[in-house]
Amino acid sequence: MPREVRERQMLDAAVAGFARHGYQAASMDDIAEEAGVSKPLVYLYLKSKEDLFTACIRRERAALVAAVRGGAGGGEPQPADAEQQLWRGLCAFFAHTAARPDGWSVLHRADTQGEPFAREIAGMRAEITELVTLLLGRAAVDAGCDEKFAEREVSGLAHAMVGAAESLAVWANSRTDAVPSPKETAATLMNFCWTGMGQMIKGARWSPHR
Amino acid sequence: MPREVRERQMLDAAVAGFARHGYQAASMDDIAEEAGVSKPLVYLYLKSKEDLFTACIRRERAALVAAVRGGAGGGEPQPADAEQQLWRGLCAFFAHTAARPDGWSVLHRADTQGEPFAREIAGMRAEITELVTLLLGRAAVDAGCDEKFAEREVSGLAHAMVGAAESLAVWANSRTDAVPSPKETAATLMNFCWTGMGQMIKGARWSPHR
Amino acid sequence: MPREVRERQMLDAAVAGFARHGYQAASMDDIAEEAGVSKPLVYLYLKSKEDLFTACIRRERAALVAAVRGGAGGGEPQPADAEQQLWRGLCAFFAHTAARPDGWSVLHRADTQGEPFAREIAGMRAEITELVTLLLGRAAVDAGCDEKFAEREVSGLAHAMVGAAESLAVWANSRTDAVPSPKETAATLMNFCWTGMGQMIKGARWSPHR
Amino acid sequence: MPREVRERQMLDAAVAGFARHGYQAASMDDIAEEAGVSKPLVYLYLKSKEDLFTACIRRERAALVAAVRGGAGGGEPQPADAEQQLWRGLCAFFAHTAARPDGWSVLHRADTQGEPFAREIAGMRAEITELVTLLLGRAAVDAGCDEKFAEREVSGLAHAMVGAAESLAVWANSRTDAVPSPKETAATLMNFCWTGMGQMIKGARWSPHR
DNA sequence: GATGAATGAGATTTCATTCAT
DNA sequence: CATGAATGAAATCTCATTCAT
Repeated sequence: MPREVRERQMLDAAVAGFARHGYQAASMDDIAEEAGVSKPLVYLYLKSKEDLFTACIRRERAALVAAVRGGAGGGEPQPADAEQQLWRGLCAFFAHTAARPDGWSVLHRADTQGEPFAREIAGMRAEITELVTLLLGRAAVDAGCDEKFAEREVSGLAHAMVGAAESLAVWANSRTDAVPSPKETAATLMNFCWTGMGQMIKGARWSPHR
Repeated sequence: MPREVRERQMLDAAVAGFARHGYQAASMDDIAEEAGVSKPLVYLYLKSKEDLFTACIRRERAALVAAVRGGAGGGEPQPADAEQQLWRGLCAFFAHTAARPDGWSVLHRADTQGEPFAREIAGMRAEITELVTLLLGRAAVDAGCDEKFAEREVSGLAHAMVGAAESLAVWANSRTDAVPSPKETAATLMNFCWTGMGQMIKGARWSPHR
Repeated sequence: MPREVRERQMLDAAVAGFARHGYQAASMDDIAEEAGVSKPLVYLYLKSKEDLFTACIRRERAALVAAVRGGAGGGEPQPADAEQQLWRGLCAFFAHTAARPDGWSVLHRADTQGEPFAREIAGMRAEITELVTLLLGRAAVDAGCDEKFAEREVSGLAHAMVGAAESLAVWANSRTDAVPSPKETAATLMNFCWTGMGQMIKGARWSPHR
Repeated sequence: MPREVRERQMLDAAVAGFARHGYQAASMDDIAEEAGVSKPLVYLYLKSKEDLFTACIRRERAALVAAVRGGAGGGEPQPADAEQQLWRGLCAFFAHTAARPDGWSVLHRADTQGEPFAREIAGMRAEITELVTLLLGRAAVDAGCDEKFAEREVSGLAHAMVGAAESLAVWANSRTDAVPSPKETAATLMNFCWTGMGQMIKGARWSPHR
């Protein structure tokens, strides 16, 4: 059996294990058994538990980012405006996290598992935030507004948006009854924030004093 | 030294340890040492690692919920409307999470540490969501709108809002440069979502087709 | 409260605890709690766990030996012959072990708990064996037989008898249905061995070759 | 080194350790060291201390029962009557307990080490008691006696006999001077009880009044 | 006389990791 | 290429025992 296939089997088993039990609680024994190979082989191919987890994160991160990028940038016909791109990106995000719950769980949990992994997740977030920032900029142009958001504001908004999306993904995945469709979830988020963003693009700011 | 004092010392040390390393990676040895006591005493007072972590969660949860409730409901003069209450609640939330970063980290991490702990966090989220839901309802009335949100929509919105707030709190805490003040962070979130909520209260809904 | 009373309470609690859980598994915490006193007091009065267990053994040993001696030697009218004495001694033995099951359990278990305790039990067995040997000697005389058992034979017989009695005591105590009365148990043992002894006194010996 | 060999080494070391110190006082560290392996290997093969002790009991129990059964049932020429079978069984019993003192010690001690183990010993005793009961029944027939013992009487007698044998085995093993041969010990027991049994088979019963 | 507070030492058990074949 | 066999290190937890008051 070629190495690539074996390696994918191991990663599949590892993703499943880490998703179910978390990084620390998942044992290399169980992962090797689930992959149908012996433990030394796992070590031969993937060096250590930390490297194995990192490989899982990288694979799932790449898959998720590709899905979101594909959703936002592709499609037929080519999306006309930034709003549509954001909408499609969100749909792709929720569709992907729903289709690969274990992968999403690994990414979600990796955030709280200490330094080497949190950095990887931070990188992923930066990728997505960059994409969102780009779209917001284009949306401002679309709205005939040449006044750009201050960097600082955009950063905060993007984090809020990504945070909200993450929360909704977990929440949607964990529902046992009436699981909402990815589009429904995406619409909830658009309802929640798009109008506010539109107002900000126009230069309006919320202020506590009235 | 009286029991209560010792117990607080232990909880302080445990919160610090769990915040830094997570539940599994934090060792009872280290916690005991940081608390300045011997391990058996920790076990005598707090029964087990699981119970110790639960005690940490409960204490920090209670403190956080009290802070938010106090922020939203109190103040002089009594806040006139729901918008102000939400604003003050958010300020209190970000102020608290900034003032007690370890406590917040424990709560944030507990969510991904398996069954007994996730339930506790779910309970906390439910408490806060309930409060937010109440405020949104009153905001709708304030806006002269007798049409209530559908239950399902509110649930999604509240989750998105809480998720966004959580993300922002982590993000604000993790910045090393130019840490935003709690009020700035709260303003970011209000900007992000309040206008959209206002539109929804008026019955408007975002839709992908234009 | 006078020291003697306190000390008896402790011994009572200890006997109960050791009987239920064995020497190692019984904890000083539990014993102190059951006795209704604090742990340091137990240590003040009884020095250590080993000493406490030894004290339990000594007390129960003394009570059991006194009961057997009293049964064999006393009564009204004074028993006429050794057979009657043996019979009464056995009755007293089984009555005592049935009346104080915890005490008997402590003695029975002490035999398998390592050096310092096994010696104490060996001492008790020696006391009882001596008594039995005496009675057998008198029985031989009663039977008009001046030929004495060889020392070696008596030692073996006495051990067999005591072993059989111990086994029967445990067995009788552990029955949940149809608990036999002490007299029934004693009669079983007399049936079992007295005739054989009688034959031996007369000089007969069993031999494998017919 | 193949698994089976290692496993036997471990059981040997465990039997020795448990025999010397008892179940609780024997430590897994010491057992592993005596077996010449590391602790994790012991756990890998034998799961837990409880399982290890149980495995020891089972092995020694099987060996002892096989020895007794073989002694009672085999031999050349085929033993003619029940008396000879009992005699040979006893010889085999005392020979086995003398040849494997540690194994016998483990079995003897297991009886007082709490529920899961006591049950195992009870099972062993039941096996042997059943065998003895069978032989007694056949002995009654051999003696031309069609009157059977009452169930209850037999049960008591068998317990007394097994108890006596156990005691004698311990006693014989613990002698430092003049260790009696298995046959001598067996003869002691036959002398002690066989005549009495013979009388009972004939219907005679001992009674306290005369 | 009596105890609340505290601990040193050691128990069982698990896990990531590596040879020898 | 692949694995059965093996372990160093460390985790959680318990217990007999002692001060300071």
